[in-house]
Amino acid sequence: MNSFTEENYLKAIYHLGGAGNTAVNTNRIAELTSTKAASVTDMLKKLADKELINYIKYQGVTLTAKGKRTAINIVRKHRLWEVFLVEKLGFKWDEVHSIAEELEHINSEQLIDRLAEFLGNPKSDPHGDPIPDKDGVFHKKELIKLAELLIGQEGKISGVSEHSPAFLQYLEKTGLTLGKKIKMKESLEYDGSVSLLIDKKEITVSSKVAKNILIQL
Amino acid sequence: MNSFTEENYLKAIYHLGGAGNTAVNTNRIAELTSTKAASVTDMLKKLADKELINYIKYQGVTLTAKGKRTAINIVRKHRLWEVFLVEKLGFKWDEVHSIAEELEHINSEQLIDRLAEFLGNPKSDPHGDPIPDKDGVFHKKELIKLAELLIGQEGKISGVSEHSPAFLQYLEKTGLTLGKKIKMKESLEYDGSVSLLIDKKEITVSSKVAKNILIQL
DNA sequence: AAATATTTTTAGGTAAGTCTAAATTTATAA
DNA sequence: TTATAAATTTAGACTTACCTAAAAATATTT
Repeated sequence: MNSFTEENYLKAIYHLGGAGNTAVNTNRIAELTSTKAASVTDMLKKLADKELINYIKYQGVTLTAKGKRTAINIVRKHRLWEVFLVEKLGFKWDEVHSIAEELEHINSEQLIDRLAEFLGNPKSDPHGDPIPDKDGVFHKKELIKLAELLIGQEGKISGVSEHSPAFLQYLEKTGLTLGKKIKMKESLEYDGSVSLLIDKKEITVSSKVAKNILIQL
Repeated sequence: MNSFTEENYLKAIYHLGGAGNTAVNTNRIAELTSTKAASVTDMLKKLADKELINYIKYQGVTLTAKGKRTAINIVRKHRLWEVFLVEKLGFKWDEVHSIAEELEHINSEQLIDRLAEFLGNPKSDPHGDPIPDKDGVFHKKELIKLAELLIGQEGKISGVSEHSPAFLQYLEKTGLTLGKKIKMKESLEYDGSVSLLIDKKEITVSSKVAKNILIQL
């Protein structure tokens, strides 16, 4: 069994791309876990001893198969709880992250299996992030950035790549919520801002916003 | 904010009667928290510093108003989660305790308010234990032990005072579950065993069982 | 009421996870 | 390619929660 803290490090490494083959830095992990580099080094030794990460001094880390399995399971739990909070308890999508950060560490396989079942085995969370199945497999089609749509192309808002409450609240306010159909009208070369049709109205969003909205064609 | 561990001590003190005016022993707390007396003493000092308990060396402890509020809130969370696990996720009443022990420490007032709402503000958990409201008030009538029913008296099984899976599974198997109507037929003076009518059949249970089943008249 | 037993506390130590400051290694620039 | 900067690790220390063993206080017997 891994401690609460170990789980948070594994999750951080996973989110920083540690499941791939480029190594993750100590400093980035420290940032994401709100600790100091020295503390991260200590933990990396421990996780390496437990064979959850591949760690070479000064060279950063990647997750082992075992570490990846563990990390993905935490992600699965986090996202399922987010669905529960939004769908069943009526939270807004910008309110659930911190509660799910706690719930994700509850330890009961049976609990998560039944929760998933209860929620109808959702494939994505309230932000459109994919939910892996029990075996850690993601079943979700590729999404592309709104900013990359061609003029005239249509699609459905299906995810966001930024999760700050400020951004989510902005989307809420402007009606750019998950599931909405949109059509690209024009893209301003000058500042990268983008105009699109949504609910039969035309609205314009900045380049930054357009890069953080994910579309399914 | 109190740590996970502090919360467990407060809960233990509460369950040992620390909300009343007779002091709770160090050793009993050690038993209930699966620690040693010396560890308990350390923690009692800390809880006293935080004004959660009234602690006099060698004289045991009681909860302060603040400590009592905190403890009751943990009990509330535990029992609400048990209702969720049984009613929504389909767990059996003997399976939920340990999961709820984890869930009870999740920290979000909003979460609990919404969970209570979602569950229909239940007044008791799957074992018939009363669930206090937000303000720590218990709204539930007194229950009496099955063993104390008079011949001919009728009532409804509304709680249990033992929570071991073995006992709960026995009740399940013999059909002595919450909500069932029963009528006292006879009480054997010899060994305290008790015969009663349930679902039109007569069954006999031991004195020990009869003391751990709670009836609402 | 003295002797013994039990309970509780103190003293001193351990492990997990954190920190700061200093040392080391790697990366970047002159 | 040496000098400087940045990233990482080590060393040593702190806090929380736990432990064992010994000391002190309270309870129970005789």
